[in-house]
Amino acid sequence: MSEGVEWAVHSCLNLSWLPSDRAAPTARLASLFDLPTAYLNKQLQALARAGLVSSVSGPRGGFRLAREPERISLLDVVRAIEGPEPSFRCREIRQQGPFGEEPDNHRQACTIANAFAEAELAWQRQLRGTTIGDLKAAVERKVPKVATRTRAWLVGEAP
Amino acid sequence: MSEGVEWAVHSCLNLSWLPSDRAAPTARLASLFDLPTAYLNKQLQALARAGLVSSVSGPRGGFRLAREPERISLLDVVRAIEGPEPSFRCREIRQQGPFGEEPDNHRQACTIANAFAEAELAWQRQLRGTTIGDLKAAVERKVPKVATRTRAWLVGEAP
DNA sequence: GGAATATTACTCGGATACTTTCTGTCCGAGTCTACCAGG
DNA sequence: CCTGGTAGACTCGGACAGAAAGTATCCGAGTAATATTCC
Repeated sequence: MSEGVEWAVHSCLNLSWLPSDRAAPTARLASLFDLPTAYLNKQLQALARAGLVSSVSGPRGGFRLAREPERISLLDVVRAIEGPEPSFRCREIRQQGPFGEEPDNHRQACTIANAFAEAELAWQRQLRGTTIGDLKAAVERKVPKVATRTRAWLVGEAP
Repeated sequence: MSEGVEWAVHSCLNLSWLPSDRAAPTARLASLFDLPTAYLNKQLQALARAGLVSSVSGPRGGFRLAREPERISLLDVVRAIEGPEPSFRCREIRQQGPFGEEPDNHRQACTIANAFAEAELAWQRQLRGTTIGDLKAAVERKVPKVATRTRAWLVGEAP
């Protein structure tokens, strides 16, 4: 899985601490973890295309969450960055070669593909069940200052 | 996930139909699905390094399963090809930036990494629970001729 | 003083290089088979 | 006919290119705030 996913999840989490009437520019979000600004911007664009965040141009512009943190799952973020393709894609190689034309192969679903699809579903189920809101609550429990600290940094009250 | 995984699983399945006193050369296995021989050989080498198949050189050589199909899980095959790294790797970016030095970040485990690790475990559990033996039984039920047909092709009785 | 306007600075967005991984190919080292010669 | 040796061919194994995806960067279009000018 690409590194952009990690950045995207962290950024969504940071945006969840932003006052709802403000937007945070990419540079601010990037500075929180010393990430390359332009490349993080690319990931945020992907989130915007997927409708998870909304973007606003110009001064005082930037990104904000497009809906409540409780309604953004980790699966949403992963698919926004990585695309909708499953990790295992069946190329139907069984339809090639000397026995490829046999009708059995077309009627029945590929057993191997089924097994991997099942695993993929288990993985998706887990990611769908965890939201940015869940992470927000968990992190605030572990590190209480993080909410105010991050908000202050993003709105520009800290240097 | 790389395409080699699909080839490797199919090849393990084909090898499970091979008489236990024989070995199948890469060229035979590749011809079953019109795969590039040399590249499939590369994947089989990876399986050999992982101890899933054993290789024998020279005439009448090739590959055979190193243990019973029931004791080779899909997770074994995936890890042999893709390596042991999890799909999501936490780079600990939270330890960088203005708040990176805060001791909170080091004591507590990364919440985001935890969530992805949980999903990865669900995925692994599913793959560990499915073996080449399971696939063999399922395919034989769907397409009874496949066992004798594949065996005949691999031992070279068919052209 | 207030309002309309022009300027300026800031932000996103897509187009453009560079790096790593994946895909595909080639040739050499080792080994087993089969043939051949000699007893 | 049997035994030993030799040549041959077959197979794996790792080293070597090409293609695709991921990573990183830059500059232009658009926008909102600000400063300026005029009434």
